Amino acid sequence: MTPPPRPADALTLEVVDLIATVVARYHEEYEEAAARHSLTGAQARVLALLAREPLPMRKIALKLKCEPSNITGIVDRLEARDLVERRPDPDDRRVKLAAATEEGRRTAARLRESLHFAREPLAGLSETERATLRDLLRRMLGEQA
Amino acid sequence: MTPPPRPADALTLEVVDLIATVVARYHEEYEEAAARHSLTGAQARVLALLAREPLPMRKIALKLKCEPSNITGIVDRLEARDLVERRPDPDDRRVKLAAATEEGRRTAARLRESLHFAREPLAGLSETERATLRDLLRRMLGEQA
DNA sequence: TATTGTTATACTCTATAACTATA
DNA sequence: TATAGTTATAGAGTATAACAATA
Repeated sequence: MTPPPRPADALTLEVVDLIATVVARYHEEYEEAAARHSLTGAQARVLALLAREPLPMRKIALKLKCEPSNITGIVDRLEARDLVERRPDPDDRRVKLAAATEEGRRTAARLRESLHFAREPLAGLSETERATLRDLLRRMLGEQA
Repeated sequence: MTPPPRPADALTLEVVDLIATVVARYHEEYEEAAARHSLTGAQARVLALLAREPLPMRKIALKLKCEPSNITGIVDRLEARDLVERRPDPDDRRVKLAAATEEGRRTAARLRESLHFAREPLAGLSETERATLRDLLRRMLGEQA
């Protein structure tokens, strides 16, 4: 199950460290952006998801990798602010589809636009460099899929 | 304060998306690794910090970017498991230095080793490619510092 | 007076288990 | 009987405000 430990060279460790920094910065900015809209990180993630398409409660839990029971409360709070609504699923009466309201979609859009991280610093790289970065990240991620 | 919105090209958005994926994967794995040692993410981060050097409670809060009052509970729980201890600061009797115990340092080391993310997938890149990735990430991060 | 750590409080997120209404 | 969503519960993280000890 666990891959065998492998001695990492200095270069690899440096890249791992840089990635850890990117992760920390990204998270900070995401939480701050959510807070500017009086949303928690979890609420912002659910809203961003529902702004794309309505989803059954259970699927939201799968995407967020948490227990379905947690989604109830998060959607409750978004619904109380009219950012999200629950609809019946015509095909299965057990299912409730959570969907972003018009206002919810507007909030999600503003939130997305306020996420400058990675976009601003990326502007300092040339197009060729951005393409190189894209290819390297793709290969990094692709091998795990 | 807020930088002016800038229309992002498709390439930039793709890179931003890849970075978001990296962030999600990294976080997942970090939480899982912490859970394998019966630690929460926050506890693991504090322990990793203290495994390097003892720190005043207040400095831990600064590094984690949270309120100092929260650190009390996190260190309490680490201390209850003998992974961390509180020591007086000889120079300022108001200050308490939190320090990892021998067992705490061992746990932190095992935790660090179990973080395969970014290390394993990086193995698929050549040394030249890893160096290129390092330089691009450095430039991305450096411009914000 | 200001600072350090703590306590008290309230809210949110999280997992677990039990419940309901459907299928 | 299995599944979707919910409720109840308990533990943990978080911010805010107020406090004691020390500077």
